[in-house]
Amino acid sequence: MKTISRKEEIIKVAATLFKEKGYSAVSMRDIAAEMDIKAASLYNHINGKQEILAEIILKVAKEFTLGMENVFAEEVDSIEKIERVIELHVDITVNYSEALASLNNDWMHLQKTDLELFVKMRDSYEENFRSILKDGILKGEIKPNHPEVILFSILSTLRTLYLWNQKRGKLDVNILKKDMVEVLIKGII
Amino acid sequence: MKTISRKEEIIKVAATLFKEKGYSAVSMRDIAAEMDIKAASLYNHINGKQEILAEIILKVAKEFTLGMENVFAEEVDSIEKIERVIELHVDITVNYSEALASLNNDWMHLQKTDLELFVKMRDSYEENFRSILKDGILKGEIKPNHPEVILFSILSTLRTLYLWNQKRGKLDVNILKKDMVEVLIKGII
DNA sequence: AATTTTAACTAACAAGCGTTAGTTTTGTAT
DNA sequence: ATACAAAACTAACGCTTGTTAGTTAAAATT
Repeated sequence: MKTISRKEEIIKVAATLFKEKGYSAVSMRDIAAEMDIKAASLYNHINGKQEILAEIILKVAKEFTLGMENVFAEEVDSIEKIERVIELHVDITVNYSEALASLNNDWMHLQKTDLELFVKMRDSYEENFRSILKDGILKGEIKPNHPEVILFSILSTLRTLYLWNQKRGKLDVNILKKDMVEVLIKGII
Repeated sequence: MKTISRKEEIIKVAATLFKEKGYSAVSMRDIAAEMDIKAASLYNHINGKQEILAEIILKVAKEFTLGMENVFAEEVDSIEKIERVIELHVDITVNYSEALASLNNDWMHLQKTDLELFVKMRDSYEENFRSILKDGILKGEIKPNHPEVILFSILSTLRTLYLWNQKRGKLDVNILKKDMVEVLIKGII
């Protein structure tokens, strides 16, 4: 039975507010009000607003980076790897749906050190993905379009999944994975 | 020979800053500094910060909504309509690349009246797109996946195009259109 | 040359910001 | 009951925010 600490509670509330209005438009007083306490009381649990943002973003960023490294190392063909990446995104989206808004839209407000770490992880993630695609094209498993166009197309869809998953009533995860694989890989024709 | 008014200049500078840091993180003093004037001087040309945001977003939103209505009315099959939609997005992205960041990320900071107008236009746009897809499935031109999944997948990619178009050195517009059509409609296999 | 318009300026406002210091309440363990 | 720690509180700080008022310099029009 995992009890959620006060700090984790603050981060969760903050993530929800950040998702609605963005990091810069949410004040410490907003977060406190949502928890029915005063802004100053937040500082018993966290060191500042920046720390909240960093915790939200870096936790999920690490999941993506590590998950991609695992997929990359698997000994399956490129199409199957792409399927695993899609599944990775669906899983993370379901489990951290609030955090993904900050990761997508507010990463540039991280302070220097955290920002550098984030960019490094993001680049590593994209480079692994690019590698999978290039390899697939080389082996004839993927049609020889510009890998950059394919990368961008798939990644855009996966990154925006969090926006869409709330709109549709909780669709079954496995069906969602299957549909995404179908549409992204085989096209719509 | 179209000369750009001072007001248009402010809006253009603001759009660039909004793209980098988001509406809420950009101050009137930031915008003024970028133009080498004082913040108070901005008010000789515009009524306030909100007005700048509304001008940036609504102008592009209207282009999308009208463009989609035109495509919808064309007498071609569904696949060709989707191709036209993709071309519409590429064209608007090339012409208004700064504004698209605000449209995607800061629309919720519009004031009530403008917000309602925006949401109405966005809903109309999506409903037309959905119609095209459902019609295509009905006529057997599109594989019978959930139309909502297809809609979301294509739209995510098109909406994020502005982020990617700057990263890649100015790729030829027609090649970009062709690649997008290929990948989004026919898939990668 | 005189007048009007445009667009900049300085100075200031009230409100809100993140954060700190010091204090009081609350709950737990002795 | 007493002592201690956790977590709330009030009050305030220096700074930034969007915006207004009043003024001045330059440019355009008469």
